Amino acid sequence: MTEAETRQQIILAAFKIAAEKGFANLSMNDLVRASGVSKGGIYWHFKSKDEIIRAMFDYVLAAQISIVDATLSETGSATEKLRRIFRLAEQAAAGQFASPLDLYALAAHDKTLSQRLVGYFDSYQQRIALLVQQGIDEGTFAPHDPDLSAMNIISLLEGVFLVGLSFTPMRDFGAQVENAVTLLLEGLSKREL
Amino acid sequence: MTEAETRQQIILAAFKIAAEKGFANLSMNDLVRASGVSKGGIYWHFKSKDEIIRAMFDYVLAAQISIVDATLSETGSATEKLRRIFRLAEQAAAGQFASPLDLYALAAHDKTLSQRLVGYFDSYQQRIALLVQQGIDEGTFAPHDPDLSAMNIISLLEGVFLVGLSFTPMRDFGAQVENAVTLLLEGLSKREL
DNA sequence: AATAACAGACCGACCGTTCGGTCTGTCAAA
DNA sequence: TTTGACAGACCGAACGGTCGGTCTGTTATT
Repeated sequence: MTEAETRQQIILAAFKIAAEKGFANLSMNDLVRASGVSKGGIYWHFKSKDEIIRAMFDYVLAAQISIVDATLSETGSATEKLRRIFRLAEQAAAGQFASPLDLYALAAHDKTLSQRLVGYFDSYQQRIALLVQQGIDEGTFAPHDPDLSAMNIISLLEGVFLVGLSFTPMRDFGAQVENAVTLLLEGLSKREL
Repeated sequence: MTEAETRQQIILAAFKIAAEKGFANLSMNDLVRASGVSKGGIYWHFKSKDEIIRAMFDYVLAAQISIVDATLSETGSATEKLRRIFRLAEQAAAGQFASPLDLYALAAHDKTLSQRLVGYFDSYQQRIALLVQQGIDEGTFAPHDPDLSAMNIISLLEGVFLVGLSFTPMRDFGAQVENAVTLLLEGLSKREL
């Protein structure tokens, strides 16, 4: 086992526990059981529990940004790309990881984590703003401030998943996502005069 | 001090701690210090920490619903009411309480809490759906499914605060809220043909 | 005297962290 | 080819501290 492999093994086990019991209830003893690595081994690779949390944080944020980047670099209209981003996030929500909600809650009371989160939202906003600008250039979006609009898009996206994941009945989460993105596109669109 | 007063005193102190350190780090010993009530006293009024959390949960959700109810019962167009709800929530976010974010995160891994949350979102959705129906009846909103639209409105509202509270720079949170509600109203509005 | 409403010392369980020791593999000297 | 020195990776018992919760004692009211 190389250094990187063991680290990844520990991190992945940590995500598994966090998905079940929440980040707040992630204990080192549980992590020992779930990862198959001993206490000492874990502390050989990470100098504290906080460092593990930070590593998980970075892992999730980087993954999210790279998903967005991949979508943006594809060909297609701004409208199509926006729909794609919402649908991808939908898949991610159904995936193995705990909701980002837990991470945000953690960051709310931790300075170093919230700094990372700010950096994340910054680059997220920049990327979506470019997309909005593309839509404006294509003539499909009304010429609103791309930065403000980008924040609204991100807010809606995050909100849909926050509510969707909390509101368990969720007869049809997919339909809700589609409806949200359609509402969004209506709001962004240029009106025929 | 009556029973109800002491209970409230404990709950309010708990909110104060939660706002500073998060719900996950709310300890009974801290609560003793902050509330001015001893361990024995607290456990006289609440049979466990979980019961305190549950009481806080209900407190926040009931407060939110009553704010929405008050706004809905006022006179005015659906458009005006929607703007008002967003602005009220903005004030609440600047208030003394911790972000609901923490509560949602807690509920995500606690069955009894998530049940309460589902009930909350249910009545929230019903109320907003009525508002959407009002807008449709007034002829300002396009005739979309009021229930789905209501969920989208709630999602955007929650998302705006989630992102707004996490994304600390927040040059101008008020402007962001205004922009969000405007985008929303554009999306909901009936198109001129 | 009886009881409601506390106060605060105290409890065992569990927390994150440390630390002495072990195991495996590498590599140079014999 | 064997041997011995060494290093990195890992183990798990143990530690101090904190956790939620309990217990006995006290006070004020009835």
